[in-house]
Amino acid sequence: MFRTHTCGELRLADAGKEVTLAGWVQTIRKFGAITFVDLRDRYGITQLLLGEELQAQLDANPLGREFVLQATGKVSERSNKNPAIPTGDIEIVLTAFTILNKSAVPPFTIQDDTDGGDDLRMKYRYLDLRRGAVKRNLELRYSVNRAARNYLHQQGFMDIETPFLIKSTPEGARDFVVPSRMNPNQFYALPQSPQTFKQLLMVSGYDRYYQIVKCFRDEDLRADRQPEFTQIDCEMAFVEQEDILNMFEGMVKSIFLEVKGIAYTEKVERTTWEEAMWTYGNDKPDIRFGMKVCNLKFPAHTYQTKTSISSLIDGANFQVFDGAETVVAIAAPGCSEYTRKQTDELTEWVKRPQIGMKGLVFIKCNTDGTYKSSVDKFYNEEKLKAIADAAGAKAGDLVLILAGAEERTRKAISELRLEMGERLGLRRKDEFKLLWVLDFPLFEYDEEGNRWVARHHPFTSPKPSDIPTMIGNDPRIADASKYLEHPYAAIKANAYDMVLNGNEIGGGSIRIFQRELQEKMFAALGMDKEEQQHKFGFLLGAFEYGAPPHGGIAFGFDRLCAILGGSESIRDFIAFPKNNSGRDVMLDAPATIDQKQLDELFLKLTAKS
RNA sequence: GGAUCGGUAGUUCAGUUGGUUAGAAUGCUGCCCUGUCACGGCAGAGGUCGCGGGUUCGAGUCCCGUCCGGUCCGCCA
Repeated sequence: MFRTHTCGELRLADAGKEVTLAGWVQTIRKFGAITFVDLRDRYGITQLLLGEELQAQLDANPLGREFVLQATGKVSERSNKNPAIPTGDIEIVLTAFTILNKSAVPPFTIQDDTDGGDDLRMKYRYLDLRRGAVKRNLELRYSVNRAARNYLHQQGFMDIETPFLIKSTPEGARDFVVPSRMNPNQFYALPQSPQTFKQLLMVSGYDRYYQIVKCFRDEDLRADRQPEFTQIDCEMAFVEQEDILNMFEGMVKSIFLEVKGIAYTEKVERTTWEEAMWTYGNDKPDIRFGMKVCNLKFPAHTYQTKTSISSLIDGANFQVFDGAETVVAIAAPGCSEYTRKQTDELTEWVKRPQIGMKGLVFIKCNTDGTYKSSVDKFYNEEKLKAIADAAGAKAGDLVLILAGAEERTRKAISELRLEMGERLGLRRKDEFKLLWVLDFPLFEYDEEGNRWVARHHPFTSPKPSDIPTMIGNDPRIADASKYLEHPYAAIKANAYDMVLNGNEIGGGSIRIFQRELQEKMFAALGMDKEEQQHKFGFLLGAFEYGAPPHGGIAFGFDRLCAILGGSESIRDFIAFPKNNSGRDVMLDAPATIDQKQLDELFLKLTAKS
């Protein structure tokens, strides 16, 4: 037997027991005739005491960091206890040890706060995974996985695997493709999601399906985006939107309870896409804090239900506001005392290329009731007060105003709001706030192709009230500059996103389940009958054989884990992640393949231009 | 596809307007140490300053190119 116990389980109550442990040497501390060794395994660290009688063996077989050790001895109470670790009351007074394997000196320290940089850690990921910090992330991932499975199982969902080698249907993201040896010059694609399969399963009657499944997208990466990632993929038949929202906010609450011990009892807040854009400039707002956007000026056709308050800023002959499509403001609480240096720094911040604004207007709402702004030339104190009041500013607040083109300015005010929230400590890592965003537009206009693209995906159903608009209108856009006036621009989808602390963690929709509407959808996206048949004939065919009403949702599993773990990056929650360029630096993949392999696949390489 | 920051000891980093022999911490090696747990003390080894070219009397430092990595924009149905 290699070991009787793990390195994490022995306590004072075990004192006197003869035990054998096995693990890795974390540290060695030598004091003349006695030597302390911290032995580490997955479960913890236990201190070993090697006395004088083992000195000769130790001299003959010196230990080093990360050596694999088997150690036998007696559990003893320590004279100096270490309250920092669970096994800190005891140590093992060794009678024998065996070096099971030596180790080279690791290139970085195997500690929670390692000295290794990201690149090095990825290259030696098998060493990085020994660190407690990464191990706890993978443990959290596993507990999220279990919590989701437990909940879905209890709710009668069935885990059904779907194929990884499928057909390329480049509708949204680029597909990863796999050449077929047995079918020369033909390619499989790896799934971007099991979307069509889960819909077919609904047609087949498996009315509650789920899968925690790898998906693949050949797009550029970010800190929170990997080319292969995991989704909690779910689908239900005989449901409407309300059923799905309830079912899956239940799942997320269940995960909170099991993984974080948080009882999220209140109803998850809901907002529409339009309201989110209006109030936060963002379709995945962080609602842990307020600082809501004040829309001083906006394009009427975009927010037809809203009333203009541009009279507050109009007529002052201030070109920046007068010439702007959109003028938006937020009130940063308690920032009226910002110095010139601080406001200049904020201005530089919004002028960075990622934000791309030309400048930033301030109104300081002083605690003595006076108002001071960077636009005093154009607005008197009374007008400044009116603007500040509209922005919800109180005495002591700083109003920040951006002006420019609608899309860019709205995005910028959203970024600025998040940045100010961050700086003011309003985005607490231990606070979790969920939000459903509903009623997304069904279509988005693609300027390059001058055509409609599906905002979610082409299987998303329109709101029932919008179906006549969709059926009754020609999707073609006569004048590209006036695409917003096309009836399709106003069609809302039966789609929903779940947002957690400003991150989209899940999204789904009620699907189209009638062939006729699905064909109309494909046609709206510019697919003729032939192309529809070629790409999605199987689905259209299935819809002819009694497809039930259905809908579903998919959660970004890696991202959910990262947020629950309080991290921005999903890489530390994936055992073997890829780097920014999609490379596995440990394997050094992707890599070239032999000519023989190429020949078998009938592939011929050309030089990169 | 684009922007931007970085690449100096095993590792994490510093390195002044371009100027003598490129430093610190940590790790590593050796010696000392019987109660440490970030042990301590003493000594030591360790560098093609990513790579190529240029400017200069002289380049880690300036310029051009290139490779690698981080972040972001585009992209991500």
